Amino acid sequence: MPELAEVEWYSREWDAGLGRRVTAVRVHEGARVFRGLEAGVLVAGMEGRALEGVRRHGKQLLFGFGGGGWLSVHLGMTGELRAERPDFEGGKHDHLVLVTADAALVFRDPRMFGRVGWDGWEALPEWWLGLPPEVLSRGFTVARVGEFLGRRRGTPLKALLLEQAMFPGVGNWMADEVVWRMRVSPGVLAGEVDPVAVHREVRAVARGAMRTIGRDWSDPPATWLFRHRWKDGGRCPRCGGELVREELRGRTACHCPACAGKAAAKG
DNA sequence: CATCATGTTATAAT
DNA sequence: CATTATAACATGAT
Repeated sequence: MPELAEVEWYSREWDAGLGRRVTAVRVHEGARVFRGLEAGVLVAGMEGRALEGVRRHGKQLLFGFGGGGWLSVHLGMTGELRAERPDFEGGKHDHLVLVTADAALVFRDPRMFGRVGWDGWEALPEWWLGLPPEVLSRGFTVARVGEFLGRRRGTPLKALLLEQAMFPGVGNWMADEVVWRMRVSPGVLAGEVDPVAVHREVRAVARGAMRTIGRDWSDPPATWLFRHRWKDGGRCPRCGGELVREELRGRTACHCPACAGKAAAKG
């Protein structure tokens, strides 16, 4: 599930442990999500230490611990963070559990496309500092978008929107939402679209998602494609036309051909 | 049983 | 070399 706002919402689950000392760390050692990272490193880094801070950047999460050290988490396709009771017995897919006095902080990921990492220094990890500007930050500019679209002018717009190096946090549903708001087809080439519109709609979708899903897991309004895109047979909330779901670059792309057809040829 | 899934990434192909 | 397409990853829901 998790895209920008879903990741934000999950990250808040672990707020239950903020300022609390981790009394025990339980790890499914060898699970794919750890990518070879040894359980001992995680235990040594977090046991007896306090969770001091929670940060999100795009779909990336970083948890800072007292004494220096950062737990990084990517939720992949099916990852979630939950807060359970302190006596919670981890289930089959609960690959990492941090126990505190008030809550057990759980990382769960059935499909295991997610990732857990550890950086054992006081300073923020280099890779974190090198992440591109968030789409809702001032550093995310029309100029950046325009340069990117120009360099990749022959690539379908939908595919570019999924690139985390330019649009951190955007995932499949958000990309469809942006394409739909622009009234174009997912396959339209990057060189054919207006960077101002891409910039504007990416930000609008991100902001709206953060205000609903990111805040309380509520759905965006029914006027959004979001509410209609998940199954065959959906109808466009703007024109009532039949939505089309088709595969593009290995992912499902849902769009409204009628709206795309009415779009201005290009600017 | 067959199909599909809100993400990344290694590898092959162009 | 740069870009793009494809397969793979592992499991659960429909």
